[in-house]
Amino acid sequence: MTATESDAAPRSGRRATRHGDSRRDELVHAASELFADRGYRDTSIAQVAERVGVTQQALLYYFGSKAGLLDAVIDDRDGAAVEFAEQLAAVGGAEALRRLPGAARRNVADPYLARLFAVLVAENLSPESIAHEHFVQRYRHLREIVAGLIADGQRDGVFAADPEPQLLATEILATIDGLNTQWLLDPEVDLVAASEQWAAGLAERLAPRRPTARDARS
Amino acid sequence: MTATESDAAPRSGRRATRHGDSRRDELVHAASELFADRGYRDTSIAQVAERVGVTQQALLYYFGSKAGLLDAVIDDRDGAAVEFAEQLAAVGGAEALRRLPGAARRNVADPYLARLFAVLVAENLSPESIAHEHFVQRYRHLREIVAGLIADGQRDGVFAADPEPQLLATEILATIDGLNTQWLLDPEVDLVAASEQWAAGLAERLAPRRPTARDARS
DNA sequence: GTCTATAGCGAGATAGAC
DNA sequence: GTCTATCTCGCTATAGAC
Repeated sequence: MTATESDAAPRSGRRATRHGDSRRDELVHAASELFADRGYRDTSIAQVAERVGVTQQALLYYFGSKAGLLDAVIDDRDGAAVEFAEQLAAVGGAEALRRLPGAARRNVADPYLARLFAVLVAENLSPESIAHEHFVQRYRHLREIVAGLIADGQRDGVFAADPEPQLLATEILATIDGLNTQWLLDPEVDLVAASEQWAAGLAERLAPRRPTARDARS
Repeated sequence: MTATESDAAPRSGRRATRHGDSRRDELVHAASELFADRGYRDTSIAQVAERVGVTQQALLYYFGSKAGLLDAVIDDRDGAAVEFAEQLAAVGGAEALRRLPGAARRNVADPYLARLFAVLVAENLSPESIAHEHFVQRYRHLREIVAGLIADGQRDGVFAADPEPQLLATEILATIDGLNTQWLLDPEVDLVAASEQWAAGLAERLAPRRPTARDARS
């Protein structure tokens, strides 16, 4: 039993940190909050460690490097958006559109996740940046899900046929992100009201031009 | 002639730097490019100075501090968006909507300004950040201009009456910003096509419901 | 106006004790 | 696992010569 690869040290961000480790989780959580507030680059690992009540070196024991900490934060906190998009896609049709402002309402109730990803995306626009590839893939994935939702609706005749799904998916994600950004910058912006009006307009735009496949109601 | 306030030193970012000073302009320009690429916080004033071929201390002679340099960059480079919005407002009506994708085409031709402000806005979301107030005011101003354009069109009967102008203005700026962000992150995103489809949908949404004020054509 | 020199700080990371 | 100590580096800013 040489100490070359002790079983105690979780070297990288591999293991999913879903609450249980205590210390490591506390550090990921503290880092998420500080990154959301001041960005990755402007946060020191010492500040993160201090918030949990340990030293910087203890933090490095868990994550190896500052970049490792970022990986762990992204692993742990990202995915909410993808899950939400997948939920909508599962529901489908006009009901999915009706649920869009729900994301806004959740953001207002808990702004920190929205802030975290707004900040991290901007910090990783450049291809050399540390998490660039992650966010590129994340958006491609989200666009695929939303485009699929639209294409399905068009195939079923519950959505108008003319908008190109990929472009509309890009536009939908853009509007959500852009509204969040303005509201994060300036709390005077009424995120929920803007989201609701937007979603209503989108529903109108996607309404089939002629009664192609009306439900039993009318 | 004591040297207490020599006439040579432009202390702060007061004077509009519209090309003429040479050195100072070169520094502002170099800083803009580096800030766009890596953000304000990740750029050192030494890197900016090096690009122009002077030392960091020469740069500080002009701007006093790194924050002073940021002020100068914002003074010099911001305003393009406001000018564009004012142009659209001056044109008004459906023609203004038709010109919206022009911004996208200009961004694709010269991505650096879009990148600069995407990065700077994200770095200044937090109220404590150095240029936070500037960007809050900038967006409020832009929203006012766009909301005015919409309200004018509604008053004249060339736009549908139901969208609330302030909320729609927020949504329009959000979509523009969000599309830019996705495209900056991933060049595979077709910014121009997405903008054109979006603008077409917006025009449809704003078309008056009944032929209130049709032109002589039809 | 631009330089050299340097102060002074805070960062990330490593070594090794306990 | 967490600590103390320390290395090394890069940063902003100041002082003062030319």
